[in-house]
Amino acid sequence: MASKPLYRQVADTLRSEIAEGRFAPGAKLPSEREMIERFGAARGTVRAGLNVLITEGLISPGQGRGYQVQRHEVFTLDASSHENLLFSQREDGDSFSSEVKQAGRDPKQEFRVEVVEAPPEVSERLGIASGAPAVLRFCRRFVDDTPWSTQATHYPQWLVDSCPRLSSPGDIAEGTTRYLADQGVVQIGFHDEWSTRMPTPDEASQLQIGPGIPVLVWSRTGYTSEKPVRRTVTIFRGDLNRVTYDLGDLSAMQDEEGTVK
Amino acid sequence: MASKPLYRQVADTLRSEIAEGRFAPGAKLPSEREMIERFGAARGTVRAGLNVLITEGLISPGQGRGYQVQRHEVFTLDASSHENLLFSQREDGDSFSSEVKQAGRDPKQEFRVEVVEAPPEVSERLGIASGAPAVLRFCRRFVDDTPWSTQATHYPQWLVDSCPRLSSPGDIAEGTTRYLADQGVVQIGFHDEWSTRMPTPDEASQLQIGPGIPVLVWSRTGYTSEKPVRRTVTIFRGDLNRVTYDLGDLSAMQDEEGTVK
DNA sequence: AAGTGGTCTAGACCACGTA
DNA sequence: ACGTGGTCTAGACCACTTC
Repeated sequence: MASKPLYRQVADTLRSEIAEGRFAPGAKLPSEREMIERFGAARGTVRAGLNVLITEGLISPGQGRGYQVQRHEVFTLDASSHENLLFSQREDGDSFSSEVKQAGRDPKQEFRVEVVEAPPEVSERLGIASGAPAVLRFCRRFVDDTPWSTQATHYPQWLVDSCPRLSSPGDIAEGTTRYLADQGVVQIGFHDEWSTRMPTPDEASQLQIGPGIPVLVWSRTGYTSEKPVRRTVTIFRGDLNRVTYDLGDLSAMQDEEGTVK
Repeated sequence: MASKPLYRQVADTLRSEIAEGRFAPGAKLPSEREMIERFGAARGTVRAGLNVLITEGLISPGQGRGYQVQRHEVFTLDASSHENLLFSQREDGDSFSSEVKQAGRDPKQEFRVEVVEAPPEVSERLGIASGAPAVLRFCRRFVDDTPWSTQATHYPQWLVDSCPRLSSPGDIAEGTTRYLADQGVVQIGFHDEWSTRMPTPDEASQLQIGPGIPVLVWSRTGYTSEKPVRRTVTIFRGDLNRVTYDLGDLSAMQDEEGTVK
């Protein structure tokens, strides 16, 4: 009989107890010392089992606090209408703030602006020389004081020359997309790329996420009718975010309550 | 001085050596016993450091084989044109096979068909009663014999009545979307949802992924002009896949070589 | 002060892959 | 057969949180 390793039995037992609701989201698990008794295993073995659940994103440890079952309150972003000037929706400031406020939550943002040499991946997308100057607007976003996402947008230098507020430190109240449009730079097309991976140590500390939580990476290139004007890379906490796109004719789509319109 | 824990120093040292290319993708790392000498640490400590890199998706261990630097050959899926009948592109069979072949790789698929009670999440999307019968077409996909994604599509019973091949076991050669269209069920709108998370143990074994690799979850609801007709949930290996959407007018977009069209 | 997880050691034996 | 990682033990001391 190929019996499972002890540490896996520990993980499997706890995982199913969590799934059954024996330990609710936010609840505390028994301490390691208690589990040592319960499973008759050494501390290292119990910790190996707990580690499996940590890397699955199911629990999070806290020194002196014990292990807690992770809670997930997912925020949904509609990427197909996000920032879309074509539909001339009324927005209160930038897209992030207005969408978060509309969900009844509290948005916060930290800004930083630098002039940098465009990294290769950016310069290629923006059609400028590698190492050419670009303005980087970086921003870290919070929802209800929880770190939510980071966003880094590169603008080519030629654009900054005609839209100088891009290089001013601090927020652009009406939103950069709106500001650019007011300057005659209207974005009418987007190319989006999505991928997922585990965070780098730097991202993990910026977003305050521990092991077991992946990030969603969103790269959007914005185009006017003539050329690309910006490259935005947004990194989301994977456990708190979901994205939607609507394609084609959705007149037959149900509303949120599941009833047909 | 808050000096970092030893196991973190091990992880950080190896991570930067990998980033510098000192260990190329696919290359073997020194053995644990060698690292014990190099770092002057106990085996458990070295293993803790290696574990960090495993959960970051950077290396993968193999009993008897040693540790290898992960290789990533990313496949890009264009979700905004995927399955889109409106543009009447010519497809050789189903969308997956044709796209993989077009990339010069070798697609394989395993099929399974069942009649099930629709789970709540599906019945809500399809506008049918919870627990109502539905046909589940499940499929596991491979690229060059590497497990790539799993896909589960639910069709409501009323649709199967008029399109009986949906419940036949095995592949539908021309692709189910095409088959449905030929039967007069033309999908003209999609609602897509994307999220990421760590795989369940079941998903991890289906996709042959170890710790440190997240999955991308894609849920697509397909609509005719009248109502929803299917709900497809696709689960991708996060390390091998990337998704793109094109929105609006992209006539100004560069081609792949970075030159303007 | 007491209890929690965090780090670390020094062993042991097993299971797998390669040669 | 040998070297690799996989599992497991039984301790020790530290750092943090809670009371």
